Parts: sequence; C-alpha cells; structure tokens
Amino acid sequence: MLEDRRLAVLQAIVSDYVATHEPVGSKALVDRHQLGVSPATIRNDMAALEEDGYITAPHTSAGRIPTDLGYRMFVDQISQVKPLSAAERKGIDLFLSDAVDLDDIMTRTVRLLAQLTKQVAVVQYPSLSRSQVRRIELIPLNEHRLMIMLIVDSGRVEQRIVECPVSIDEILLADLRARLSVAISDQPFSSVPQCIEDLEQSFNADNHPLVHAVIASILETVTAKLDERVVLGGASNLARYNEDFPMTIQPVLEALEEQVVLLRLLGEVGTETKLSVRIGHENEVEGLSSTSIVSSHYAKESTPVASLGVIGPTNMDYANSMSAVQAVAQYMSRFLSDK
Amino acid sequence: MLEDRRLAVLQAIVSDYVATHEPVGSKALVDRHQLGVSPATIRNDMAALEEDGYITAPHTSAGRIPTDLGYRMFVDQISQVKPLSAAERKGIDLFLSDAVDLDDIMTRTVRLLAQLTKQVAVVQYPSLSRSQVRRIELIPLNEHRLMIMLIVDSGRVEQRIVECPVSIDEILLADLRARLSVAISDQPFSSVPQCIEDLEQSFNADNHPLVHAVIASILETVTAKLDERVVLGGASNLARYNEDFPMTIQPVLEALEEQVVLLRLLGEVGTETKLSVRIGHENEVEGLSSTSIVSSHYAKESTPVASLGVIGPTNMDYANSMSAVQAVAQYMSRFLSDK
DNA sequence: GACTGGCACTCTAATTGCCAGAGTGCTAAT
DNA sequence: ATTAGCACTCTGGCAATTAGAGTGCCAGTC
Repeated sequence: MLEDRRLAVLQAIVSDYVATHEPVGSKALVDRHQLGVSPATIRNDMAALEEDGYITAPHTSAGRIPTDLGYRMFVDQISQVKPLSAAERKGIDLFLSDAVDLDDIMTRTVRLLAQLTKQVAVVQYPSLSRSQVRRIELIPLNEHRLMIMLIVDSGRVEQRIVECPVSIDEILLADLRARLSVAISDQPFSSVPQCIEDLEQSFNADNHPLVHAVIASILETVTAKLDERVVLGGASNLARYNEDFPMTIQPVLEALEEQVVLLRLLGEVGTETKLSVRIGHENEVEGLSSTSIVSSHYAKESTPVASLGVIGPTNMDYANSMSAVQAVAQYMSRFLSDK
Repeated sequence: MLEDRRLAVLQAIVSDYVATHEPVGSKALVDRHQLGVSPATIRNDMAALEEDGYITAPHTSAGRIPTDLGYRMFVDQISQVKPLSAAERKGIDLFLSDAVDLDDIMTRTVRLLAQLTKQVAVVQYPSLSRSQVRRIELIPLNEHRLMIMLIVDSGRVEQRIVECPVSIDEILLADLRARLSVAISDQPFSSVPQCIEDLEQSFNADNHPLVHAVIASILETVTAKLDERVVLGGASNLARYNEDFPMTIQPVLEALEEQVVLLRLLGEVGTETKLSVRIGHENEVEGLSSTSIVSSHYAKESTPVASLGVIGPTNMDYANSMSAVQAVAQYMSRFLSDK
C-alpha cells in the first residue's frame, strides 16, 4: 500500500517533469493527480524517494526532479509498450511504402523516426556480417580499372574500384566472375574469406595479377570497417531541448558525428532483448551522460540484422519514444522480409 | 589618401571583430594596428564609415561592428586568395589520397573542409545532369526483380530496383542490356531520355512488359530529384559559435537538414565565377540571414560538375575559409580528373 | 585643411540589496 | 498513518547604483 503509493508518486513526478521540464512540488502533484492524500503526506513519500535515490532536489526550495535511477524505475514499470494509434500506423505505412531502394528506405525511416519522436534518430544499415552475398559482379571500367560489386540479400550494394596492374582480360574476367559467383553466392559474409581463399588456391592466383587484385579487394571489402553504416536525422531537435538544459549540445553533436560512437550506442544492446533503453550515465559514451537512448533491433526474416533508435535528453517522453521505436523497427523488419 | 585610410580602418575593424567577436572601438584600433594617427581621427573615419553603411554601433557606448556591406567590401578587397601553407597542402593530400571510391572521397572531403575551416562543410556529389553514362548493368535478383545500375563517369553509381510484372527472361534481358549499352554509353545524362525513347520505339516495348518496366525506371532515375546529393559535416562547429551569438541555431540546423536548401545554397552561384561568397542577407534562404556561405565549383577535366563550400556566421574568418574552400576544390578537381 | 587633445554625454554591464513566492521539513494533533 | 500548521531556506525578479567604455564635438595646433 505504502509502497504502491510511492511508486505512483514517482510515476507522477516523472510524467509531470517530462511534460513541463520543471521541478515538481508536492502541491502541484496532488493538484494534477488524483492521489487522495494531502501534500504533506506526499512530502513524506518524496523524502523517502529522495533517500532511496530516485529523485533529487536542485535546491532547497524547488520541487524534485527524477534521477537517472528514477527514470530507470519508471521505464521498467512500463512493461508492455502501448501501441501506436491507427492513424499513426497508417502514416508510417504511407511514409515508407514507396521507397525505391535500400538507401531510400533508410533515409525515410530515419526521418520518420525523428518526426514521430521529435528526437534525434539513428538507423543502422543492415549489418554485412549478418548478411549473405546474393550476387557478385565484376564490371570493367577501362583497361586498368574495374568495379567489384557485391549485392547483399538485405538489398545493400557494396562497390569498390580496383586498380589492375595488367590490362584486363575479358575472358579471364568472365571466368573469374563465374567462379566467384559459384563460390560465394548465398554464403554468409562471415564465411566469404574462407571460400575465397580456397578459390584463390585453385586458381593458382600468383600467375594472375588480376585475380589476385580482385580477391584482395574483396577480402578488404568484406573485412573492412565499412561493414557498418548509419544514417542520422532530426539533429535540429537537439536545439529545441537546449532551452531547458544549460547543457551544451556541442559534445552531443560531436558524438553524433562519430559513426563509431553511434555504432557503439546502437550495438551495446545485446541481441536477446528487442527494446532497449539506456538512461543518462548508463551509457558510457563520453559527453552523452545526460542523454538517453531508446533502441531496438530490426530483423530480416526474424534474424536481427541491425538496430535503430533515438537519442534525446534524459527527461524525454519515454513512453512515446519507446512505442515509436518499436513500431518503426517492426515496420522495418516487415519491409526487409518482403524483399 | 583619406579614402585609403578609411579602407584600412574598415579592414582593421573587420579583422579585429572576426578575431575577438566583440565590438571594436577607436582606442583598441590604434593600439593594435599601426595606423599612425590618433583615436580621434579614427573616430572621424568611423563616423564616415557608419554614415556609408559599412559599420554600425550596437549601442551608443560600444565599439563598432561591420555590417554585411562592410564584410562585402572587405571580401571584395581580398583580390587574390592567399594559398595554403605547404604543411596544409600536404595534409590535404594525405587525407584524401587513399580514398577507395567516390563515397569515400566525398566523406573525406567534407571532413577535411570542416576541419580546416572549423565551420560546417557541405559537398555536393558530382551532378548527374552534367555527367555521362559510362555503363549500364541489368542484374537479375530473382524471378521478378532486377537491379538497374548506372555507372557514371564521375564514379557515381545509381542503382534502382525494378519489380517486374512477368518473370524475367534471361535472353531478353541480355539483349536489352546490350542495346541499352550501345544506346546510352558515353551519352550525357541530358540526352538519355531521348536515346531511350528511340530505343523503346524500336523495341516495340508494348509487347515486353519487362522492357517497359526497365525503361520507365531508367527514365525515373535520370529525371528524378535524386539527381543531386550532398554530404554535410562539422555540424558540431555550429555549437561553438552559438556562444557569441544569441541567434538560435535551430533554424540553421533545420536548413542544413533540407537537402533542397543546401543545393540551392550551393547552386545559386553562377557557373562563371569560381569562388563565391554570400554574406548574411545576401543569401535569401529563410533563417540563414546571419550566416555566410563560401563556396566554389569543382570540376572534372575542367568542366565544373558540382560545388562545395562552408557555412558559418557572418563574422567568420573569410580569408581562411576562402583559401581552404579554394584549395579543397582544386584538390577535388584534380582527383576527379585522375580517375 | 587635416589632425589632435580634452571634455561632456550616453549607454551598458555588473553589483548590490530587497522582496515575494515556492517548497520543504518538522512537530504536534487527529 | 495521515494531516495541518509553521518556521525556514532558497531562488528569481526588480530597482537602484556605479564603473567603465566609447562616442561626438569643439577648440586649438601644425
């Protein structure tokens, strides 16, 4: 009973603070929520909550604001995420439905997410390491230069230009392409290096600089960091919450420009859980200690291939962000699996 | 003589203000610059400059700051841009030299530019409309879906997925590819629609839904807005000049997120001039009236293909920005022409 | 005629003191 | 366990004051 009410008080504080971005006092709480008790009682509860580290007072005579721990408790309490309204779902559908290729899907998705949540949105491209090669093409551009093109089942296309020491022999090239195609089509990326190596052996590649160059380049493509890509959107939303927060947005903007950081943010979440929320200091990226990240995997044919999410101030509307992220991830998954 | 000194005063004001971001008074001017006259004399000149609209006083007892017109005069005075130092040039070389493909070049360039100028950098992809088709590929992905791939002489690759109403006939596809290849290889983008139309005629395309779909899709690709792409970098530099300026960065961030706006910014510059500077209200984009844009074309084999530039506060270091933009544009041009 | 020193004037930015309001913690009473 | 009441503390806003910076103008000098 008492514990119940404390929880209710915490929830009330969080939701009020998220709405107003101002410290909330005992009086305001009883006014706006039907708690059935007097401010003084609430004050006792608040003292206890503060004692336990869920809320804190900026100064003596201000209201209380939730701590990271308080948000954590609040978020954990949202067991099942409320679904979006029919209108919203329809909007998503409309927005994503006529994308023409993967790039298009990604850009649209990130915009959508930013718009739905009014936060900064991040979407990761389907990870190559969890994908299969669908096709390989070798396209000669001129005498000494050719383009390798790997088409991946997720719809991603990786291309790379190879400088060739000798002039390109069309026949050899066709042969190589055919063999490569057999060797790595429908293979998961992870096993491509092995496949290719075997192929190189059988080819006696030392005698063929062309073959060697191509194979080296494919290996690089498959193993290089460019493995992972992310798109970003809604950065202007950062400016908005600059008002409430004296925190400078510089470190945040800087972090957002670092792909590596973004990937770590999205990647930190284990593969088992779908929806993940990291609050304030819970994420250990430098300079993002007063932001929260709501993220989720999305899948192709029910195996997760990458993540997407939003980044915002710790005092964001978690319920809304969570449902938006979840919904968009689901739509993404459906889209990818269709293809 | 008198006119000469007035100009010197204006230049001194601009450079001091750019350095300190604080209004500069007559005393400070004679202290820091060897003008050989007394503050009182300077004051007379300043009064005249204010009269002519080159500088203005924020309030009675502050120093003066340049107006947009003042900056304009200052910039026009920099007739020849001072070249970068050897070290800087070497740095650029190092930074750009091992790019593996066009995307890579673009990302590196934008980073470089942002870093050199400490501003927000924008680089436009080589414009399709001023490029030639180098190659076309039609790659079947499965029974009903194929990928069209246009390889452009600038190194850009445009891909698009086509849903096909009927199952794909390999023979027909090969034929189509061959004919397309003949028809549009080495053609400028602008004449592709015509070429294709002729081809469609000769093919009697109505009888071939596949052909029809492919051709329609190519047309779309060639004419669609996706023609133009830009990359953006150094947005975190925005936060830095937020301090001096009470101007909110929100509208700027918003503008930067709109590709269309960026393109207009870069595109407004006529093809004849290489280096262009637009100051404050001179650029008519909403919300960017207190920023300046320094931009330049870059070329492939001496025909301009696109632009790049930086966006910063009107009180930026024009000399530095101008030389950086010019240098980077030159390097870009050299790189492209090599390929 | 161009320049300069001097001086009165104006405006800002920073400092101080003050007051009202908000919110708390505690205690005594129910 | 809850509540009413009260003393206490701290912030934020407002007004008044002041120091300083910079200007404009005028009379004098080269």
